[in-house]
Parts: sequence; structure tokens; C-alpha cells
Amino acid sequence: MSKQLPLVAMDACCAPLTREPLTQDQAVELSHLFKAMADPVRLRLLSLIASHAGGEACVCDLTDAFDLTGPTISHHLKVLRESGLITGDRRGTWIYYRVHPEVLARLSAVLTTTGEAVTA
Amino acid sequence: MSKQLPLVAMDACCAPLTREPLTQDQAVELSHLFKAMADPVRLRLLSLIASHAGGEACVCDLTDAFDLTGPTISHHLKVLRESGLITGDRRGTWIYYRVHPEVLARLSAVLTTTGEAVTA
DNA sequence: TCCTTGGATAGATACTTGTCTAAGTAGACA
DNA sequence: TGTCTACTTAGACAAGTATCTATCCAAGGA
Repeated sequence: MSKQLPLVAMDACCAPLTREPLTQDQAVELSHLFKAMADPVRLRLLSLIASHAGGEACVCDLTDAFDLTGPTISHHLKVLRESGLITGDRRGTWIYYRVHPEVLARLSAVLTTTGEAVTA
Repeated sequence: MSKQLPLVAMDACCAPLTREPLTQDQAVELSHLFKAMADPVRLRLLSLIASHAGGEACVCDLTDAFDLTGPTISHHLKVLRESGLITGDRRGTWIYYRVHPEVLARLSAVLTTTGEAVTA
């Protein structure tokens, strides 16, 4: 923990998919992020954290929302953490997680179709 | 083929992740789309198709861009097709694929962070 | 110091997935 | 009809992953 996020996707991957083909490296970078979100539990975790009051949520709040054991939730949080989508910091007894909105925004930008003539 | 796309994600999943938590059903729907994109080959296929002149590309164009066998490309195209991200139609000898921009746009909207106070 | 609670790590197992080779299907052309 | 090309399907196998139980670490309170 507190192993800071790599921010791998911060300079790779830029232009929208509809504008120009991804390079191999960009595709690999992006695929890690999409893989982190390619699970219903992690998507719900992400949305629970992102939409929580104050922009952060403690693990105890998150665990209650699922019919899964603690270690499983912990595993999913680790995947999200290592992908750079969230960070957690301990404050006293509890650990609080928050999202990195700039990573979400970057993904959103890659998928955008505005200003494109993709439908020919 | 020509088995029309389910468009599964067209009414599920709407509000941005940062605005409100996803329901279980929404998360499952979305995870299928993200899973389809959670592979470098499929991401590149998607970007090659989406950014190709005319908004569509024939499989022969796509296969040449990878060091993979035809069946493997075909498999990835099937995953993209079944997720509703692309459709293919045969015209004479060749099969042309094009993206569904509205599905990409929907994903982009789910990830957007604009107008949110997510960083508290 | 010991105990309790919040959360992570380790290791095992069942399931999923990316890739291949081999075989099949669909259209074009002679 | 037969053959060639373009692409898909079927089946197998190695690698990855989601989940569990058991265990461990950190912080707080008696």
C-alpha cells in the first residue's frame, strides 16, 4: 500500500479511437485499464467510490454492498489500485479510497465520437 | 453472421460513474462491453475499423496489421460483434466491419467526469 | 500487555480466455 | 461443375482470473 500508482496511462493513448488507429503500446496500456473495469464488482466499486459523498469511501462501506468475502473485495480493490484508477490512504482505523478522475476522463476522451465522421 | 447485435447496453447503464452507483444489472451490462475492449488486439481492431476511410474496413485489411492467424482475428471480431460494438456485412467477396458509434459514445458518457465534484 | 476490529496477503481451485491447427462455408470465376 | 480465395467454426491447450479459506499485519482501547 501507499505504493504510488504508476499512472501508466497518463501519456500513452491519446487520440480518440475513431480518429486514428492505436499503436501496439497504446493498445496494451489502454487494455490494462479496460481490463480493470471489465468486471461487474469492480465497476460497482468504482461507481460507489466515485459517487460517494466527499469523493471517497471506506472499505467497510464497500464490503457491505456485496455478497462477497472481505478478501475478494480486497482483491478487486487491489486490481483497481494497480491500474491507477483509485488510490487508498489510511486515516486511523479506516482506509479510504478515491478515484483518479483524470484517468476516467482520459478513457472517456478515447471513446468519444464527437466531431468525427465515423459513420461516413 | 448477420445475426443482429443485441444492443444490450442501449438502455441499461446511463448516469456517469461519478454521479451515482451502478446497479448490479447495469454493472453486468457494462462489464460485457469493457471486457470486449480489455484486449490490445481488440482495441486495435476497433480503432482500425473506426478510423478507417469510410468508417469501415474489410477483414483482409485488419489481418495484415497483426502477427496473428486469421482464425484468431476472426475470434476477436466475433467478440466485438457479440458485444454490439461492431457489425459486419458481406459485399461480394469481402466482409466489411464498421463500429456502432452510439455504443462508444455511451461508454464515453458513463466515464465522463465533467460537471462533477468528484474530487470533493 | 492483550484483545478486538479493519483490512491485506497467501495459497488453492474452478472457470474463463487467447491462441493455435484443422476443417467447414460462402462467393467469384472458368 | 470444379477450384480458388476470404472468412468462420470447431476443438484443444496453456495461461489468466475470480473466488474461497486460512493467516497475517496495523491501529485502537482495556
